[in-house]
Amino acid sequence: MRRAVTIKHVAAEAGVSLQTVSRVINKGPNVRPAVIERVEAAVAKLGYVPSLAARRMGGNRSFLLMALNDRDRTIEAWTSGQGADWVDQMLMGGMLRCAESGYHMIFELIDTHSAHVEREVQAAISALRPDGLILTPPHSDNPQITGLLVRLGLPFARLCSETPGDGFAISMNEALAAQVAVEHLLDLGHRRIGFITGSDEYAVSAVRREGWRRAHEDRGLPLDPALEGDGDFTFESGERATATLLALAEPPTAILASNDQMALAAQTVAAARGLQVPHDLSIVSFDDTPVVRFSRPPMTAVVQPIAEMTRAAADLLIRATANVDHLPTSVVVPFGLAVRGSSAPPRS
Amino acid sequence: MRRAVTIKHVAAEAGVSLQTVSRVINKGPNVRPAVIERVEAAVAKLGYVPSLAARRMGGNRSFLLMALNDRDRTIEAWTSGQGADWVDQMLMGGMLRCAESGYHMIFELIDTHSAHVEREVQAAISALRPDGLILTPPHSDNPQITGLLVRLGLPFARLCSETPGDGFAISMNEALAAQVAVEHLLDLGHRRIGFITGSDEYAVSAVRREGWRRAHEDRGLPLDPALEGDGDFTFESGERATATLLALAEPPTAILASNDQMALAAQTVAAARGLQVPHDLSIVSFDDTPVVRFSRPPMTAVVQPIAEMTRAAADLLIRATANVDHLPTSVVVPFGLAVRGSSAPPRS
DNA sequence: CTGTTAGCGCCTTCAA
DNA sequence: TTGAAGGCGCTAACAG
Repeated sequence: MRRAVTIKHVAAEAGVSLQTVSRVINKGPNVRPAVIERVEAAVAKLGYVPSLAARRMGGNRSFLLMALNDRDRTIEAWTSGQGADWVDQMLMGGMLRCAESGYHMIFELIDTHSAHVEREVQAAISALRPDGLILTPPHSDNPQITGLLVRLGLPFARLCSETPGDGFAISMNEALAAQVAVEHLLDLGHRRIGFITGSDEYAVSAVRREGWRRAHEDRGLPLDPALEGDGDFTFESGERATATLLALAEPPTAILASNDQMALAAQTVAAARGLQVPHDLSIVSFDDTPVVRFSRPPMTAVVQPIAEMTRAAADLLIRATANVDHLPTSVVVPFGLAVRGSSAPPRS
Repeated sequence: MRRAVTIKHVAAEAGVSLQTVSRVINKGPNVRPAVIERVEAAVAKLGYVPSLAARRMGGNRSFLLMALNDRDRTIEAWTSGQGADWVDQMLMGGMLRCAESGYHMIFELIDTHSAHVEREVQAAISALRPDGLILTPPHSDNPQITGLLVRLGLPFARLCSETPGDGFAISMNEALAAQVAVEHLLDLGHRRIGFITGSDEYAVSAVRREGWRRAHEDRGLPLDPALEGDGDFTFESGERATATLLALAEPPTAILASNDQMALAAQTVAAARGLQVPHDLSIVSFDDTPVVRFSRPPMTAVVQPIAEMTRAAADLLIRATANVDHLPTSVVVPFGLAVRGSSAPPRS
């Protein structure tokens, strides 16, 4: 195997010292333009690329960002092949931003429920020494993890977390998104709008419900508590909640579900009862994973900007590592509402 | 930031030398069981995890496997949100296998068409110094890349490549898969089975067509060359090919498409012409990305075992790095045929 | 502005 | 069976 080209070769080629090359590579100050040019020419000629491993040894940066996902949920999503694309979207936002600054992103799966969360995270960090971490739900609000990172002094971003606290909180305005979704239905003429909640384990669940409530309040419309259905993000819970809602004496004419799977469940239950979507029952979902684009009819959905959030997270972490000051402690990324065929005015 | 625990701390804790700890970590020979035990206790107590960066500096292993994907195609898949899950499946197979041996997997996007492929790959390697590479199509058969890796002496695996050559070739039996898909249609009673090819840029395209041909040959059935439609893996090409096939004087009663997108296109075109799937036209697709499970009717599809292939690739690379001998130069992973609602006997 | 020195944490080689 | 010395490629701290 051909020996790799190192900073030494570049130094020799350019006729300068090791350190000068290092300065040029890291855009350090105090190098004459003429020397910079000579070094850069040598770098290009030799095709030199610094070794990340060595950089992390000498200095204190690894140029690595680590994303922590929930083990069970991620594997479940992969195995079931239900078309969720969280990881893809994260990679798209995060990897591309990392590449812009010579960083790399690496994924790790961590078991939230394990008694050893802390040890697991610590092990991953010890092995790779990332410059920053990106936490996804439910890790984002796990004090065991955030506490550890604070103790280690490692910068981190919490995706989809609106709670203030340590690290950067990156989120969309979940409450407003729910509100906008409900307003969309109200504008269509619906007055009884059911809501299927998410699992209590996730902070967003309560926030989304709050948006549903506020949409009614803002317009001075009454809200029947019976229209709140109990879900936990699974398809089955969506089926149960929908069945309960449709069994009401005065059933809803529209349902907002806290995620796509439960919205699909609502669609299935509606179909089973001979209800036509959207005319007998409008459905709006949350997240907009690819699968809802292929349902019949395609689903109106709140678009969760995962790629943008991850990009923002990577951006902040990279800048934090470069000691940029005055960074915001939280970022709110705009959400979208994709209006498709599952929402329409109610039958009059 | 609390200083990280290093091999030195462990050595001190266990009352042995640095080197002995290193031997225990790496399961080296010549250490007394009693000492091993003492060291292991110290490791556990201190929560020591070796730094990958340091390991790669001193020794020669980085415990990193690098997967190279085509930049444009991957970003296109992520952006379009069409529900393909190549990357997820690769991560599932690769990451989990890596984790079993303390390895990590990292993704890189490489532009195949760029004049600088070689430089791009070389840069990624120089930065991360992976112990092995996993190439995905179309990189798998790119001599610029494989040639470079051979020169560098880096082990690599070529996913979905059946061509013998350098590196490990990991594939499913593409020809047999196509043949089995066609036989499924023949068994249903179809006699005019159209085929939509993939892009010539991918070696599998020709191989899949060969399976279609062989299925007929094996049963002594004639094959009308007009039944071969020209595709390039895009939805649009699938539409064109289907339109051409259906315009034949004697149109096919079934179509096998070389990937899911083209199969969906066939379904769309059929619907637009008032043809009912599967009764007027049966459709079978290749790959089985999640989206085809949600089409109406759900698509019968050849299941491409991406996770298994990536797992096999990671497994071979890890073993190769550990100098295990007698490794196979190629691995054929079993494929599947998911029979769903898009295939049925033709109208008699 | 530029060069020199001293590690970073680990593994390889050699000596005990 | 164990330990000590040297170096991997780079950067921080200090000299010049």
